[in-house]
Amino acid sequence: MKTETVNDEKKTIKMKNYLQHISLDCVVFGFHSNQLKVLLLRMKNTGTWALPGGFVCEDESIEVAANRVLKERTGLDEIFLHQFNVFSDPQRSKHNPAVSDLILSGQTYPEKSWFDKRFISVGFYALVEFSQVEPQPDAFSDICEWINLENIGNLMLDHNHILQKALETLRMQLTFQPIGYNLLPEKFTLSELRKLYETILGKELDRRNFQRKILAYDILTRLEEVRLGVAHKAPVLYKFNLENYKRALDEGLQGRW
Amino acid sequence: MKTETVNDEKKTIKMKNYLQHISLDCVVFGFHSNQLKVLLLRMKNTGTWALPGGFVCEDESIEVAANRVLKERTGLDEIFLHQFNVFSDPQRSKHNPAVSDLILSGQTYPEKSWFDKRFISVGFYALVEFSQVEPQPDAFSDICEWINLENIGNLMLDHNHILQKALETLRMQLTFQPIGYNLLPEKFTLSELRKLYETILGKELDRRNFQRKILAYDILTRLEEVRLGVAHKAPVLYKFNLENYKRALDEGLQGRW
DNA sequence: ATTTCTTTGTGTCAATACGACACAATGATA
DNA sequence: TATCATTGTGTCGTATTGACACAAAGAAAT
Repeated sequence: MKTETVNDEKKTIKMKNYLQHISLDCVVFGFHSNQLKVLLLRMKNTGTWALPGGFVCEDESIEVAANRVLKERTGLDEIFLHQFNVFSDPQRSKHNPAVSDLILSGQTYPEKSWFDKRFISVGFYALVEFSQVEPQPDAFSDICEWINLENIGNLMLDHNHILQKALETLRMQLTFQPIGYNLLPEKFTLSELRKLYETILGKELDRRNFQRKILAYDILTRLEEVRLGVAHKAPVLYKFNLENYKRALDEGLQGRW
Repeated sequence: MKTETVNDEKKTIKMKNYLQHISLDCVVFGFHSNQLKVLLLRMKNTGTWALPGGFVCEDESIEVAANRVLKERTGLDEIFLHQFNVFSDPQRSKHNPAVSDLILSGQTYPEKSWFDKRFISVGFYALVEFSQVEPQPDAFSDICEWINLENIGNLMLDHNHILQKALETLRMQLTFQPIGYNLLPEKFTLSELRKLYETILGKELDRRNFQRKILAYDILTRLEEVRLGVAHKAPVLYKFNLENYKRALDEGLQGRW
């Protein structure tokens, strides 16, 4: 197992097993109480919040490395995970304190120089079911938790920029691919799905038109079951029709020439 | 100037100025005689065809590096250039002969070991105006030329895979962004634009419906000029309305929720 | 010079999709 | 038992789309 414990005496060797100059950062989106949340880490020494990230082992593809990182931070395997951009501004480590200062400040580890290298980072975004995640800090952070999108302040390095790009990508994806399977529990109401769309897009949608359009995609299965215990009329529950959902992922939803 | 001449005695030093493990590959699309073409290099020692590519200097972003590479191969600056995917399969250099064998075979350069490293490659696709390109081979190739998409055979390493992904991205981009400004000459007919779309999408489009739809986007300016000298009725020439074109690039064309 | 031919420019029409909005049904709450 | 907010369903006018018709025009054939 590849832990990154700072006090691990074998770490120097392990650092050498990572590819130099290359890192990855993950924007993990979750949805809970009608709010879009992002999984963040608070760095031990500076208190700065940061995106979960990591490095690439010599025998890993970058996708495998991202899955490993997310498994460590969320406990989840087989996450919906897409690379969306490479961040390679030579100054990206220099707008803010260098990584080595942030994560190793006041300490003199042999790998300080390793962290001082310039890193080109591959950005991934992940969609996960909020309730299934068990946030785990890494060796350099003391807290790992969900932060509401609107409450996110200054992040480490260029992580605000990375987050912004991830959101743009997610919004674009929304216009030609179905979304929700990885963000909602198995059973959900159309209002919950609509609020997910509204939250990602940052604007309100007409309830009735949304219903008509999303049903027309034929990616939902209506259940013989309603959600009880909520105020007012009990809404019907739906689940995704996986077969059609995946077909829609492949074929796209609209805008064909 | 950063040449890569094999016989350049300063090259060993220059190689050290590149970031290790990181490369980039460009899929350069051009359009001529109603055919989509890709700029390819023929490697000197093996005769294998390959995508133009290069490495990243210590002070460059990957975008700047890609622009530099394309400037060297095409003579063009300010090219439409988008990164679309990172290729990082640890085996990507091993399905085919290693890079060092391909480009340095039979020779013993000190940098052979450098090429034997594992590379993670960032894929870019570029759209350029065919007639403005002056293809230039690099230090490791003897030919640089346009190859019709349908005539492209086995490429070096995983370059076929990279090309395939670039095409998919291009096709997807077509559904929500205008295209053509970087691929057609300044003045063009609607038929030429339509054939560009048909070529990229690999299917025929209804001439009249295409015309109606593309004109509705309001990204074209009709000129008081026709193309003479072609068979049959002289078609009206159009050019792109840059202001509206760029707005459409930003806002997207359709499929909004 | 005249006719032919093929492509272009414009338009029609029905089917479908979309945005804005109305109203009855229903389950929790008062 | 009445109230109330939310849900399920539907309407209507407009815009968009796909399939197709036809006349105009310039090159090519005669």
